[in-house]
Amino acid sequence: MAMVGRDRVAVMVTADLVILTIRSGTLMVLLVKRDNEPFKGRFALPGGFLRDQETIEKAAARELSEETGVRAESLHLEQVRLYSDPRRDPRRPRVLTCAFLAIAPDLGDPVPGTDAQDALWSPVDAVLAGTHDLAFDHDTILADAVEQARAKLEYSTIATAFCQPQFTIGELREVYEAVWGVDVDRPNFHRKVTGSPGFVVPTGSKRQQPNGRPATLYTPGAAEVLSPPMLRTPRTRARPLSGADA
Amino acid sequence: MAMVGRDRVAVMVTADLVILTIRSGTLMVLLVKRDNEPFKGRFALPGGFLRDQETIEKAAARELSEETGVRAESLHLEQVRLYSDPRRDPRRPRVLTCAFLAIAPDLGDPVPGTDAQDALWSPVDAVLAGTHDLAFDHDTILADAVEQARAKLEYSTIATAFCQPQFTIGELREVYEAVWGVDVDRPNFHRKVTGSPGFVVPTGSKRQQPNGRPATLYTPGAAEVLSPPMLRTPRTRARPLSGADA
DNA sequence: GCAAAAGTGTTTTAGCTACACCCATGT
DNA sequence: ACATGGGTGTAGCTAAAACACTTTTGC
Repeated sequence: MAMVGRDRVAVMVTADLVILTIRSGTLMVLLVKRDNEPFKGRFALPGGFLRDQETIEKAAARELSEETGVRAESLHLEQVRLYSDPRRDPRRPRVLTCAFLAIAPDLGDPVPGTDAQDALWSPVDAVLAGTHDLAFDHDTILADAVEQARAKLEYSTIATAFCQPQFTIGELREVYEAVWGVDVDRPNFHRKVTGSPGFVVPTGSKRQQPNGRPATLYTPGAAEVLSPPMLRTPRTRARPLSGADA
Repeated sequence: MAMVGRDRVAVMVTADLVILTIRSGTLMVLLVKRDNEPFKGRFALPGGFLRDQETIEKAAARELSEETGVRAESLHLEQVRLYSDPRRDPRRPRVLTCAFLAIAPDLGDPVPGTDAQDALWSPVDAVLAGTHDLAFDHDTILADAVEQARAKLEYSTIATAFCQPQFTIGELREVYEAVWGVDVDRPNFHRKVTGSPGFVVPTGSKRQQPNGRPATLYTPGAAEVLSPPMLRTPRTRARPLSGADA
């Protein structure tokens, strides 16, 4: 069945999703508890099989809206890479997976899909530390996707994808702090963001926080690249590992 | 045959290679003339099918050494992304392809592989302008891979992968000029490269050019990231489209 | 008034641009 | 001598880092 002839092998392909969000200042990833073999009962990234007449992006978008209940068009979705180790999945024919990075604002508690016993947001730091021992090669995929997200904050404007439709500069700064795990200088960040054309556009209205001066509200701008980039290298003192205790 | 059951489809997977090099100051890509259907007689990127018990990286490395005659370990090879449009290949079962970017020093004239009528280095600018109308979605793949290479020169040290084992700073500068298609200020480039720890390491010997003072020879350094990055944005006057006349 | 978060001003420094200049070699 | 490419010096600018300071709200 798996051999089609000559030196070619027929395979199945899945799209697996690393859906990141920020809840109470901590970078979180959506995990599901598997309800089927293999790895039944273990935590894994949400995902599903490629269907006939469908691109892998379409498959990823379908899974994303199933898992989050939100139209995928409104969320940021991009490929990470293809994972093809023959030992990554015991099933035959072989199953390759194309990993996707999805970035979402806080969506509230998830509802388990059809092929999952459970679905929950977990702190990325804790999962990367190995607390769950994810199914398949999903620990590797998660690490790669998180690194891709961290890198993209530097030279792109996707940080706004973690925010609600309207957000304050302070909330955007908390995105960088949660994803990078560092403190960012508040005054310099404010100038950098408001001074980068097309990063954010003010709505004109303000929002009152529990404390302090009301903050100007912004929406995402048209620019996708951030040049010059936001630097994560400088002497920003690292913060304690967040989320392991949340 | 293509349907395995439920909502899953069995597919074939290929690895297609964008092998870039620089010959006489021009960025070139390796193309093969197809000897089989579909697209028989049309130019395409070299590639081949994924085999049993093999990762897609292994398949790409195998094709790369077949096409270039060089051990793939010595060349830079990285994924671009998975291409999965159901119309990209007329064959059934569906054929998805994982594109790879390979960067090589000037290797001389290629020898056609088993499933190609011909193999040749073509100027990237000319191919991107549509002179060949490549098979499948290979025009898109080429454009994506070239953009990935251009971006990587900014924040990584892979430019050395275009050079011979020993090279001069002038040769490395010609890499940037050929890939980006811009003039780079010679004195500033020299300082930037030699002042970036781990980018290049001097061998101690020098090489005499046809003209001028002998140049110090360097080998690639251990660093892979270049921080701060090399900027391609500044007021570098664009050079005329190269290669269309080569 | 005080706490807290938003937002502005200012000094210093890193790193890049632009371009003048010197060096070492072949013809 | 002079052409050619390698390599250094330097003035000026941009933008970031660091941190002091002012503004606007709730209590």
